[in-house]
Amino acid sequence: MLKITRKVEYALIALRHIQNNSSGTVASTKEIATTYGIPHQLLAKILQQMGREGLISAVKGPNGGYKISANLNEISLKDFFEKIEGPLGLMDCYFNSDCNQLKACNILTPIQRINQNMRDLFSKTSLQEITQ
Amino acid sequence: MLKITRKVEYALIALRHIQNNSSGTVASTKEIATTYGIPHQLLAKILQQMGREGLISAVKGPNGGYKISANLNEISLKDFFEKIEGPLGLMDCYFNSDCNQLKACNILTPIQRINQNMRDLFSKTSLQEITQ
DNA sequence: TCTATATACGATAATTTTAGTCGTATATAA
DNA sequence: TTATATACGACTAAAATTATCGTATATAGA
Repeated sequence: MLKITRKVEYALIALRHIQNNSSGTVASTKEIATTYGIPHQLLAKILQQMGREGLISAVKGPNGGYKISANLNEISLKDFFEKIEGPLGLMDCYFNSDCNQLKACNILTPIQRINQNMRDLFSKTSLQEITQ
Repeated sequence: MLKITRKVEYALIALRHIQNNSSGTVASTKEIATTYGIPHQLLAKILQQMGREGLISAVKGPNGGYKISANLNEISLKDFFEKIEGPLGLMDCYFNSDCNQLKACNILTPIQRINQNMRDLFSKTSLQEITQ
């Protein structure tokens, strides 16, 4: 409960690795996968997604790989989580209101408050604070 | 990702219902289950667990049910979550260090910091703030 | 004392989510 | 032309969550 997924974990590890790479060169999927023991194909898909989200950009072909293409200081952890995993909330009812199972939920209001606190926490933390 | 489980959700709903019950009487599993559309047997197990944890106490037999037996003001949401779902952390490596898959995790330190922030958030919120 | 109703609880099944793999296409440096 | 790298949809496997089953025990009330 209240865990980040491996997908996000791998994404963060990769971002940090790419950022710390010696300047001028790019970091390949293979290099990152073998360094941290991450399944290659899985990491590839995650890097591709981060590419589509504008966080990194790819160089194709031999000696190819990825480099950072966004200012990680301007992106909050909340935005990053939502780019990678979609809407962020303690309960689905935060963004999906078709909760007919619980006819008369008696904890909606207080949960929304806690939820907002959690979103605020991740909003005030930048990606850079993890990758620097 | 970063969701609470239904188990915790049901537990909170039940706690609030029991607390708001007219004084002198107890609230039964059946009453709570039908009110909120929660599977009866599942709720029963959750209430039993909360009983074992000392949060509520049971009255057996016809007209039986549960009443609050702890001071919910003195119990943090973090402690409650851990009573119901076990150790609370963004990643397993927070409390389980046999992470040999990621040989050289490069985000451990920053993740631990974020993790502590999240634990602090739930530590400074009391159960009473949700059930009152 | 008998019966209906309620909690107690381990075992198991179903479902959903997460994690990982496969196959194929495209780009490019050497 | 070949080896190596990204791109990506479809699929499979594994793990976690959610729910059910069966049986035992307690007790209020007829």
